[in-house]
Amino acid sequence: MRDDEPVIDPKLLKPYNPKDTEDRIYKLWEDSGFFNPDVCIEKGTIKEDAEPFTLIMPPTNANGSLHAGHGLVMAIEDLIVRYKRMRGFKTLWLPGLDHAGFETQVVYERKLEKEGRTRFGMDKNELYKEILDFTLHNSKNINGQVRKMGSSCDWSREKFTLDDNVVKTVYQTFKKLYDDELVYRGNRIVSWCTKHQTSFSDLEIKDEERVEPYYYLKYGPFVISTSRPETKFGDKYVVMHPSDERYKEYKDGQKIDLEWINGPITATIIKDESIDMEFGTGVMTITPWHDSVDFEIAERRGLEKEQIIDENGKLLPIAGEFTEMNIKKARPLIIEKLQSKGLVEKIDENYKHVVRTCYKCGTILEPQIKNQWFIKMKPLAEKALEIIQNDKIKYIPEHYKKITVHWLLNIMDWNISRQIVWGIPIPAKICVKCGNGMVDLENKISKCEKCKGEVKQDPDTFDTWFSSGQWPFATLGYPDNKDFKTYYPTDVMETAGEIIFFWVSRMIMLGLYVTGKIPFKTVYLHGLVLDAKGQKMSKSKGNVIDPLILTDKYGTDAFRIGLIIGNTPGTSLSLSEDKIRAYKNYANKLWNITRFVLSNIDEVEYEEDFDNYSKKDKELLKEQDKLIEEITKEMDEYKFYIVGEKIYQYTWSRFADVILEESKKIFASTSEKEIISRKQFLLHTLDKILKILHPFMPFVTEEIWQTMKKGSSLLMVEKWPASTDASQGGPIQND
RNA sequence: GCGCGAUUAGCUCAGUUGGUAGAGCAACCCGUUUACACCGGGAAGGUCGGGGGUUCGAGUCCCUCAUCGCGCACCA
Repeated sequence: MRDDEPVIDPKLLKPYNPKDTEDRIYKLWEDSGFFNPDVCIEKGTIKEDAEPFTLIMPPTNANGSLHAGHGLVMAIEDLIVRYKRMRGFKTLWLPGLDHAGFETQVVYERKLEKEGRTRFGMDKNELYKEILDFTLHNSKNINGQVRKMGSSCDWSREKFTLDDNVVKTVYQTFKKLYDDELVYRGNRIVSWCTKHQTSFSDLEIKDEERVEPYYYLKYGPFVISTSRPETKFGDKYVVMHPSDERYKEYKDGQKIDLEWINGPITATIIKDESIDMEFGTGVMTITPWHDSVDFEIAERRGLEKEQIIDENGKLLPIAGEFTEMNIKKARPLIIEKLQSKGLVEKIDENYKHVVRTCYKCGTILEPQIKNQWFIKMKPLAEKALEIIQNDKIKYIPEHYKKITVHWLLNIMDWNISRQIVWGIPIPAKICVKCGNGMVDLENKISKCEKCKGEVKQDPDTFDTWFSSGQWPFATLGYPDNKDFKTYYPTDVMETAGEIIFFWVSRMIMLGLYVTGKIPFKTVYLHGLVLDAKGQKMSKSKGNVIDPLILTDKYGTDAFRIGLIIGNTPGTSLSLSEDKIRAYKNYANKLWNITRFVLSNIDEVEYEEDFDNYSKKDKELLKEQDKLIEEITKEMDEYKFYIVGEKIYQYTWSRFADVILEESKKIFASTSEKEIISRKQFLLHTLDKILKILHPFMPFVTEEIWQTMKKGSSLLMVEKWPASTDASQGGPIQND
């Protein structure tokens, strides 16, 4: 070895090995404390008066392990956060866990089922404790996997939806809604899952198209049609349009006697304008307890409502001989009986219609009248609409704005009561006598405020989205916490487009309602991660890609940038192993570029002297500055897929294939000026590439940085490159 | 029924305000020249879903149709 031969770290002589690197680098970051903006200020990497940048992580459901969708969240959000941190913002990325009420309970019930147990009949407290243990155990696992992805979130601020202070905020919001008469307890039609024994909001429903027989039945002088004869036992109102000429001989309120399923009944004629004369015979009977349209008519007209089907999907005594029978079993038998009585006009065997099913188990949801808590959404939605229509919140991609507006304009009241154990208990008392509900945060109410009757604790829990809908301000300690004052409103809400209504829109409404401010300025929505064939991943199809297998095989960096490049917001992404492999090669390419640059340079630290650059290198620098300028602009516009491609192109096709090759010739020449200039340029460029690439591929870039700088600084808190002739290093120059 | 997307090279997708079609992967040919074979060089590959319109000029704007995907509302 000659004296002037540079000493290359022997590590660089072998291909880049993520396995030897990632855990060590993550520990280096975590130990540095720089994930916490307070530490950044303390150690001087960020100015105290720097502009804050806040991103609240969608709280991970603590009921399983990391899937490809989480991988995408981490890749995108960590990219955003690392970029902002390097731009000099006081950057907070707050991680969290969601107890995920019903979702988790379903997962846990499956586990119980496998063990031959069931939640029904279990002691409530016992069940709660078991699910809590399960959740806490999973959360450790999940957090380990979030770390594996390289996430630079502030663990010291981690929140759980069941933390005392979060629950306190949720309770106060509930009370405020109650005091403002925006939450009410009332008997309303809800969608009831007979398997899970709980009601849902209008969102937890999956519509399924089915072909089923459709029955035309003789109801006295009328013919009515139905796909659900088993609900018809109690039908004693027959409704038609007041101006329907066919039925003008009948008067509103008129009683008629007729033979029905279980014998003679007296029916009442109702004339109502909500009836569509064009549909069928223009006559229908109503079942207010099990149909929302019928319920609405009955409410409006003050008609009686009678329950026909119980909570288990079995017929009640009104069904006579069919009592206790499961509706599925009862239907053909009822039709048989009707046929024998000559009451079936005809049957259409190929009737196509949509049934509402439980989005988890596919069980047909039974509309039932239930006394539950509902939030009046119209007033909340109106405020949100005003904000959204005035573009106070930026949607990426834009068309989600339209989708949100459309939903808000047609919003329904939100049922927030769930009949499950796993969740935040509703702090309310229910009157045993009159059913009145009273919010009671201090547990002081002992008699009904309306009828002085006895009260009991509401046994229900909140819809999990009611608590997560308050996540941005609940996590930051609304209203008095310093973090709330510094970091709210947050900057970006990055999450799956799928939960635009469930979560994003409700956060906007509740955020505006509680804090009076928008909860975030930008909504960035990503699509689904599909398999290589473009199929949705599902356990039953067996095409689920485990992100940890891919990171293990190709490295986290390769996985991350593979999720970014070729992925535009809002559209789904096909994930193929070929693609990830290609970026593994890219990480190695960068590694070898470093080896070439360092092995040709005698001094690792050069004073940058652009004036003495050769003419050629000045041109190259100009080209590079232009690229940096473009890239920075695109980063600010959240066009990461473009930046990823550009930096990939530049490093590989431009820097490696052309500039490095050309450098070999220059280094063999005799012009000292050109040699020095080129060496400076190579080092300058490597520095810029590492910085730009860091948010995309944090591990390999940091590892190279550590090798070059011999551990004297951390790339994650270096400044984002500005072009050499323009200052654009961020909102605040921190030097 | 209403709404929102998508349709560009074999595959996955870019294509900013209309100005000669791009990338990655795969496939093909050549090449072991000490940064890298987890590589290099080269060539090939598209009437931008169909039709119509606006324009000097359309992948891009307008209309229409088709196919696929996704929401919302559903009707007794």
